[in-house]
Amino acid sequence: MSESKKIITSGMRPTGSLHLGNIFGALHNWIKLQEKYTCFYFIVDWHSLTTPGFGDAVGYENTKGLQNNIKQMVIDWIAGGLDPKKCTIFVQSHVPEVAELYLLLSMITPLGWLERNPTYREMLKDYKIEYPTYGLLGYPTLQAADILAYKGNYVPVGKDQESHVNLSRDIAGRFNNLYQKNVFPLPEVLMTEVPKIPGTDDVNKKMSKSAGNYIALIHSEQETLDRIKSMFTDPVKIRKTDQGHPDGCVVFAFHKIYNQEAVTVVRQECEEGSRGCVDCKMQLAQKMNQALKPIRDKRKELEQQTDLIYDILSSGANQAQKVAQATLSEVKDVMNLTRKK
RNA sequence: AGGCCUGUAGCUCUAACGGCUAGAGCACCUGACUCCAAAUCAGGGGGUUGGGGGUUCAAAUCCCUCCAGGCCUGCCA
Repeated sequence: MSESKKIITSGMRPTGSLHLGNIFGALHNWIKLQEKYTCFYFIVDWHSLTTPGFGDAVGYENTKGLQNNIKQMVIDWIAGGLDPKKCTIFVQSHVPEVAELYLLLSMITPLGWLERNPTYREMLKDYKIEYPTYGLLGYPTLQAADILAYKGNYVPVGKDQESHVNLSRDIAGRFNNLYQKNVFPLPEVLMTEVPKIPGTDDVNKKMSKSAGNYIALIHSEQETLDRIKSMFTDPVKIRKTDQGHPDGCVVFAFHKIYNQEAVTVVRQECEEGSRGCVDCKMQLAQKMNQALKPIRDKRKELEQQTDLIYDILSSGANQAQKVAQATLSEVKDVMNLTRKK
């Protein structure tokens, strides 16, 4: 591990097989970053317990699908191009030092910071959480522990997570200040341009597992086709020959991603009424399935190699744990918590 | 630990005094219409009314008990 390399930390909630939103929103970025940085990528299983599960999703009251979700997600990370030789891949809870760091950080995290946290408030509103738990309020502190345990410099996250990283920086700064030691680097958001991936039902909505408007790597080509067929299109284009408005059309949004070379033609044909939505969808399905095929083939292969997957997670956890242990002992040192014997 | 409140379809709720096969909206699925999707129309699935016991000819409704959750008070830290 070279000293000069900056450290990246980032996590994903264990929601199972990746969908296109995850892939373009995060994974592609992660893959690029693993080349230049020391990267810690982990599955945040603890974070998935901060809320109740919605429907059959994982939450604190329903952890049934947790292990399978973790497995499917790691398979997709690797099938998609994360290389365990280039980055450290593991499960958050496999490094218990993070929990201890979380505890210590919680002692110095002002309650007001957490209560004021806009993401927390949105969470309560958007997910209609009537009875928030202690764990949910403390989410940013846990995230801070995730970053700081590995002394992360940069955190590649979306705009919605920006305030959390800012909180992590505040907590790190407060710790350094209180104990007059520069234990933690101050983590920064690494903003990157990511294409917005709409849901299959609405260009203005995000693709998400809970909304059910997604296409995942685990889906078959047929399933993908079915989901493309059900995509929302221009409501004023009733007949095949009507002039369409591609900018409000989900199918077109995906042509921009999977059919880049033909996108101007697609737009023109749609606008002038020489292209029907059915043809347009069929073409998209063909392009998308073609693009996803190598990853899907790889994921099928990996699914047969459970040992390999668990070995990757296990050696990832070992590597991460070493780093976290070193950080923690430093932390305990400055807080005078180190055992004499 | 005590007091009070809540529990009915995936979600929000209705079902007077105990009384017909526990209903509706949204969501979901199917069909019709559409190049498709959406919208619209038609149809459909879905419930041991939180569990158990009791009273009664008859319980979602009344009683007991347990479970889960919430609010308040107390106690401890």
